[in-house]
Amino acid sequence: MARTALTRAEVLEAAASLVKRHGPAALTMRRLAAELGTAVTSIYWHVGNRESLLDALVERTVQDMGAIRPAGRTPVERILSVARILRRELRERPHLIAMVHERGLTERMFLPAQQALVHEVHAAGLRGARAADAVRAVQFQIVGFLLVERNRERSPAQSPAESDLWAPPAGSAGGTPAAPDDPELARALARPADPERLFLLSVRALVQALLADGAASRPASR
Amino acid sequence: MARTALTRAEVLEAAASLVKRHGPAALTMRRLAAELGTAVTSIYWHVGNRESLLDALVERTVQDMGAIRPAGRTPVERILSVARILRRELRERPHLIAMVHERGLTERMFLPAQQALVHEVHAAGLRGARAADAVRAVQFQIVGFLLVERNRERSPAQSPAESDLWAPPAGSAGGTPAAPDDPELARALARPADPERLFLLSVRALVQALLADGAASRPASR
DNA sequence: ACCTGAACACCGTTCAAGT
DNA sequence: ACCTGAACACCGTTCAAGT
Repeated sequence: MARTALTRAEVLEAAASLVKRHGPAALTMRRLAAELGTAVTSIYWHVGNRESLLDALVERTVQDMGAIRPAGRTPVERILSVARILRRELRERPHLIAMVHERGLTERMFLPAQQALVHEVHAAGLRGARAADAVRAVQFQIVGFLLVERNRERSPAQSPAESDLWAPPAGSAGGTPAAPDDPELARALARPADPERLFLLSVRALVQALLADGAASRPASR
Repeated sequence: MARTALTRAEVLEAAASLVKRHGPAALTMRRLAAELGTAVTSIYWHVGNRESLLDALVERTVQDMGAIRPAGRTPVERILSVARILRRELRERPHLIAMVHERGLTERMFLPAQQALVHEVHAAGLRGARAADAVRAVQFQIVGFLLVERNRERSPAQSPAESDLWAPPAGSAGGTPAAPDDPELARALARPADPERLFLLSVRALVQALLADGAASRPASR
């Protein structure tokens, strides 16, 4: 028997906490009921079923991420700040973000960021369909990178890891890896990547290319 | 009773087929046993448990994707061909790819592509740590884009969709969307994206930026 | 309006027993 | 070496019944 009356908000809170503490797999209706000190079936009265519960949880996460306030003096700088903010917020909620992704709502979660990107791309001088392409390209790049990064963190031990592939063979002239004659490159690939650096480097390169393209195409002809 | 003796390969084949036909959720040990006409427990003898079965399935998928043969006359063209090949192969196996991702093996699946990328980046004149950065940036971009694209396809109906956000408001001067005064941009964002076009456009922009950076940095100083 | 326990149909996995 | 059924501990969900 629950001391105070059970509320929908209380259920969502407990569910979110369960996911945060023990991962998405731990969120079962029965464990949740035990956590709340109620019968399993009470939960059904408040949230319908497990599917709806997950939907509500995801919706909460999306709301939590809030609006984006870009910072910086140039459009490129401000777009980079948007990327950095998104990365930080995502990394604070790894489990919930995974759930958002599994439910196919990743795009929806990034709509506020899209608004910010539109503003910056416009400020950089891009217009029309070309501006829309730039916005979407950057958006896909940011979201995609974060998904890959999270995926990579979750499984640190991979059968043939990069480090195996690119580590120098036993003999100096050895050779399964199709590495060209560039030991420094091989060494760099054998080292673990620095995701933050790679992230900013990638976004900056893409943004610069897209904005330069647009600017160049305005004065000159097609 | 199975007519012929049950083999591990047979189990994997049936499991893959089940996933392909009815999605990952349909792959339960009991359904698989029914499909094969054996007792559930026989499967355990051949593959250990469900976890190992999934591992083996993922391994199979990774092997199936095979080596990458780039085509084209310039490094940029050849890198784009790698991207196109990866996209096509991934889209042929949507369910299995989702499983690969969930198990954190996306990176591993793209190792053959990494080898091809290293070759092309080298051919374009990049060396050392800078070449490694370029390889990883392109790799993350391709993989990330494909994950986002798949995610987007899986849930076509999103609460506030892009089309809602950017559609022209009722009155001509209306206004919740923070869209700058660029109706063509708004219209472009309200239309569904063309993923193939966006994919190639993005990869091309990033690759050109990365390769130009490298080339420019060789003759000039730091 | 809210909560309950019993019951149903499903899981993955273990184990002792068969051949 | 390979296969089996029975059993265990878990699921999500429904439903009739309580207050």
